[in-house]
Order: sequence, then structure tokens, then C-alpha cells
Amino acid sequence: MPGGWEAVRAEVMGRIRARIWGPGALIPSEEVLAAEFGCARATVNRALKDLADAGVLERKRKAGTRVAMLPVRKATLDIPVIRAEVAGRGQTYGFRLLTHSLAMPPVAVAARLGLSHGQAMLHLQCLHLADGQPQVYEDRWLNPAVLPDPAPDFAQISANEWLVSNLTFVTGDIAFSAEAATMVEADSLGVPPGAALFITERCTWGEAAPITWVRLAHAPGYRLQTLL
Amino acid sequence: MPGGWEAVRAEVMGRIRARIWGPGALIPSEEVLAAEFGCARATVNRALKDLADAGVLERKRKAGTRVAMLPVRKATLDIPVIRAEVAGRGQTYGFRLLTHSLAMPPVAVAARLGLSHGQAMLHLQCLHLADGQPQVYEDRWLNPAVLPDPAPDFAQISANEWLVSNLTFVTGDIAFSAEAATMVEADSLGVPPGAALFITERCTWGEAAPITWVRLAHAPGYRLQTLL
DNA sequence: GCTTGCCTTATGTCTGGACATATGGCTATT
DNA sequence: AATAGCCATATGTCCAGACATAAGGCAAGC
Repeated sequence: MPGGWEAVRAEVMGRIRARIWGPGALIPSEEVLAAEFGCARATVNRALKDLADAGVLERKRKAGTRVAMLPVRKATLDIPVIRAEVAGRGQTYGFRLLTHSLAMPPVAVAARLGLSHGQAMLHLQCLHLADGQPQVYEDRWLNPAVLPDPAPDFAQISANEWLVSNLTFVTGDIAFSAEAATMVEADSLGVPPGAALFITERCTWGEAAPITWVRLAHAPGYRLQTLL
Repeated sequence: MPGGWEAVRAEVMGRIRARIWGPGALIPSEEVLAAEFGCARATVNRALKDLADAGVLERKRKAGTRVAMLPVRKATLDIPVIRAEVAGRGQTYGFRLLTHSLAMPPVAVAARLGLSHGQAMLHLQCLHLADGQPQVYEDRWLNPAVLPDPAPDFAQISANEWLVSNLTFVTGDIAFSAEAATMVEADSLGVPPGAALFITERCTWGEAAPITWVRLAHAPGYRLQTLL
């Protein structure tokens, strides 16, 4: 039964589907499977690791490999860069800086980034456009300590793009939710106040210091989609 | 410089951060790096593959490995099973079947699943509760062909749970958006009509036949969160 | 009975070697 | 000049063997 690690994965997956190995069941060890499939243990390892990454199997040293009780499906979605997303739809991208100031961040933001709340941050509000139509309203707080001395002109280049191409961030988190449009958002996006908006909220930290907190309010109709 | 493939990954990542290898730059071949780091090529391969999976590198045969121009960050989020999610917060899970009928699906649903629109499907509407409070309004169309002859009693077990533990699905897609609450949703969730709801829409197909289309409307306050 | 520590075992990783496969670029042909 | 075919090369995969590491379970000691 040749075909490489993908064949092994397919065979194992098949047995799980056929309920030869039901949910929670312990499956044979890598060594045994390697002998059965006539391949090296490393090949079985590759296949099982892949299934474990996908959430189908649960592996623990010594305990062995078992079929996940609840097949917690994992989806990988790539965080879109707005310009690329707009360009990908064949529309022309535009961008307008609305406000730009050094101010005290709300406690929630400072706390989230782990900054003392006596620290001023750069506050940017801007609008991303597709073919002239407002697409995303962006509200961003930026740690001034991470910027170079002649600070970039954020009226020319979107803060997001400057950051991704100048600071390779180490860690961060992202959250999605739905919220009613505030007055400002409604006004900027050209929708009635209270309209349902898709919200992306992101925090990123650099090697030592926090970098930025950003909240994106997407115009109605926005869908975040991915394969399972 | 020992330490295994994670050390190699860290070193490579460090050079990218330090802009020794800038965005778009071609980095040395696996063989060269293996010689430099004093390890086997397979170890370098493991490290580079990991960074490629994370979206930091782009690899092509013969062309070599280069630093991604736009570091498209990928986030993996695990699709929650509502019962587990509620239980995980220490709340007691509840579930109410609202309607249950065999009916013609809307064209959009049938088309999405690839069924001829002359085909009747099982239509379920139900409500998921946490400590008695409505959490999620579920609207589901289910292909009756995938059910066993004495169909499960979906008033007792949530369709979602019956499916995940009885049909290991092969493929599917999922989409997230924000929409204003319809009358029915508002009524069921106990929110004003038009409130901003977080919507999850999922399609799943089995080996041969489509299985189900489901739309979940989450009560206000719901956040889908993950690390980058 | 309860705890502590060893011992076995299954997975995780590394090595050094090999072949497979895709593909950019060169070369020879039209 | 345009095109078709070949070749060198970088990645993808595989193998057989080895050691590392975590952790379940058993046994000895308290």
C-alpha cells in the first residue's frame, strides 16, 4: 500500500469514518501501523501529526493516539490586509486619515495592551475605501515608542501597512463580534446609526513593548469566509 | 548551535525581524542553512515548513524560499460546539426545539448545497440556552437522506451534536458576518428587532451527499476570539 | 493505605542518506 | 524572434535507525 504519508492519512481517516476506530478509541501505535502499512514510522508520524493538527486525533506521549471525542474542527483564516482584499476584488483602494492626535487612551485599551494608563498614545481614525465607497472605519491606538524619530506620515501610508512592513510583530490576538454602528461610524460609513456592523478588534505586541490596538468596523455586507 | 528545529526557526525568524533578510528576499537553500547551523537538512526543512505554514515564508521548488512580501498572518480558530462552550463557562446548557418540519428549502440554500431545488429537506429551528438565557438561535436545513431510518429525536439531542458524533463530515465552509436581528430572532433571543447579531453560517458535505446548512444567530455580546 | 521513585512505553525529534518532482533558465530548433 | 525541449537545482518526501522526553503504571518503602 504505497503512496506516502497522504495515503496513510487517508487510510486512517477512512477507518475513523467507517467507525472501525470510533470516537475516543485508542488506535495502534506508530510502530504497529508502520509495520502494517509497510512504511517507515516517520511516515506514519507525519500522517498522524497532520490529523492531530486538524483536530481529528489527540496524541499524548506514552498514552498513545486516540480519536478525538468531539471532532473540534479547526479553521485557519488568514487575516486580510485591507488594501490587498480590495485590490483582489478588482476595485481601486483608497484611504483617508480622519483624525490624528496624541492622547490618553481609554483605560480598557491601555489595560489590554498592558501599558500604564498614564501613558499617552497616538490616536488615529481613518477610513478605507473601495472605488470611493467607504469599506472600513478604523480606530487605532499606537504606542509612540515603537515609531522611528521622524514618524511616518500616516496620511500617506495606512498605519496598518506601515506596521506590517516595518515591524514584524511577534504575538497578538484578534476577536470578531457584531455591534451597532455608533454615530461616528454610521456617519463615516454612510449607514444609519445602529446598523449591524462586523467588528474586528486586534491587539499586537512586539518583542518587548506593546505595539497597537485597533478596531475595524466593516461596512454592511462584509463576510469573513473560510473552508473547514 | 544546537537546540533542534525550533532553534532554527527562531534564528531564521530573528534574521527576518532584524531585516537581514528583508521582505521579498531570497534566503539561502536548505542545504546551505543546514551546513551553517550544523544540522541535517531535514531539520531545516521542518523549521522552514513551519514558517511557511505560518505565512512568514513562501516556498517554491527550484525557485527557493523567500520572505513573504506581506506577512499574511493566519489565525486558526476552532469551531465551537455550543454545548461545550457554554459548559466551559461553567453555565448549564439548555436547548429547545422550536419548529420541526419537512419542507422545501429556499433556493439559496438548495443551490449552496448543490441539491436540486425540487428536493424537500428537514427544517429545524431551535434555541440554545445558557443558565436559561437564550444564547443562540439556530436555523437549520438537513438532508433527510443522511439520517438513519428511525430518525433521531431532535427534540432530545441537538442536531449539531447528533451530526458531529454520528457523521464525520469531510468538507465544508463557514462564514461570519453581522446582521440585524429579524423579528423571529429578536423574539427568540429577547432583544429588540434590528439589534446587531453575530452570524455564523456553515455548510457541510459528506462523502457523497450534502449534509446540512445552518445559520446561527448569536446573542449580543458574543465574541469569537483567537491568538495570532 | 498513601506516597515516592523507577521502568516501560509511545510519541517527538534528529541524522544522513536517498529518490521524486516541479520549475526557472539555458539551449537548440523552427 | 519565438518556441520547444532539456537540465540543473531547490524543495518535497521517504527511509532506517537512534536518542530524548513525557507520562502511565507498578513496586518498594513509609
